Amino acid sequence: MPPRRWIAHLDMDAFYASVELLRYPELQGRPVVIGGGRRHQPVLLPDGTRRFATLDGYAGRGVITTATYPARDLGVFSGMGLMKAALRAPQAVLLPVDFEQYRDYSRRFKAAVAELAPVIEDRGIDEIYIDLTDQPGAQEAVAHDPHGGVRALAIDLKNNVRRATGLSCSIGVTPNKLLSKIASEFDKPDGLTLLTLDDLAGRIWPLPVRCINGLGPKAGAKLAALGITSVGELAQQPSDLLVQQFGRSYGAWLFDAAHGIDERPVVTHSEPVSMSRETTFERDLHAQRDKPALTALFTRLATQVAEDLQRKGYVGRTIGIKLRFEDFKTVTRDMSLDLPTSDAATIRQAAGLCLKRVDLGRRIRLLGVRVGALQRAPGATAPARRLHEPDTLDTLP
DNA sequence: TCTGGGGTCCTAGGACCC
DNA sequence: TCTGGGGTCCTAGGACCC
Repeated sequence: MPPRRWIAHLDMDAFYASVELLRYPELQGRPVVIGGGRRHQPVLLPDGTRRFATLDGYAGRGVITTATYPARDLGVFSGMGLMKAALRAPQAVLLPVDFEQYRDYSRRFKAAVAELAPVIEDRGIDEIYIDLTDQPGAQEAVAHDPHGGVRALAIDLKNNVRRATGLSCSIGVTPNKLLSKIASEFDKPDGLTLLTLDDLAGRIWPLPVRCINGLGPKAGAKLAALGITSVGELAQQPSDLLVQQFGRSYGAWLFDAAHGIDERPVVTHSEPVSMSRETTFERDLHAQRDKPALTALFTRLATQVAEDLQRKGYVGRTIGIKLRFEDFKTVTRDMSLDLPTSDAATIRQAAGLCLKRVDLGRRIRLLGVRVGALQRAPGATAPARRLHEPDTLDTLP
């Protein structure tokens, strides 16, 4: 019995770093991390070679967004602070983030997939789900391989992505999104893993619970405290116990996930719900002493969100702010307007009212402005692309 | 030597309305 | 003095993801 659906999860391998290696092929095989600000651009020397910054002695608040595989071998990973990474891998090359370029490669790899299989769900800059169920040949068996048809399709996708971008990706193909997301990690980089529900006990149950997309650090720690560390152990728990521990909704979802059950469709179109801009300061700012700087930053953030809304053709009715204090505590305030807007001055004024509702005793490390409850702006042209591409500023594994 | 920026979804209490 | 139930909107916080 072939599975009812064939869903692929395609994940670009070390995406930002791999794009940079296309530009700087001499870094091939070396530990490289992407992150931080503009300050560490490579310098072209008179003899034509380039001089790269290394992590050694890095000072600042940045984090690693992507690390090459040789860098990961040195114990540095996405999300790690650059100063901590510098202690572990001082010799690693440090490159600044170049979103323009990553977005360009993102469009290219998605177009390459769409040429062959059009039912695509965008999951950010470097990964997608693809519904292969109705692709010609997907259900066909090939000699000695009952799933040879869908395997051949996945190989075609990988080849087309490489032809269009020069980059490798990893694909998992299974009956649903949950399992495909896990399977795409199995054989990285340049991997291809095909699983059916028959593989659940053998391939999925031995894995740690944290491999389940949607089961984060909090739920993972709570399960660990209950003595549950593997997906198999999670699958042994009665549904009642999980519901009692995690609530009706999340508990039932945990139970299904552990049993490989996931009926979510591949969603080919979505509308944005909110847009925001935020910034972490180089040093923590004081509400009174640094008032001029804070005011100017606040206005800039409001203006940037307004420009983002206008460029993409949206207006929003809920204006909000976000502050993070020196102790990393985060607060938000928002308010709803009578009419949706994308006007910078209106957003700035409403955000200012929100700010008045916050106790500004502690020093501030982050400030953000958000517009939610979005609608398409009246008279805005239809979106150019079928896929809504979120302006994801980063990708963590 | 702490921890970026941009998102989505869920929960929960209170207001307000029928 | 006491006693409803349901629905929606608003706001704040938090978990989680890329």
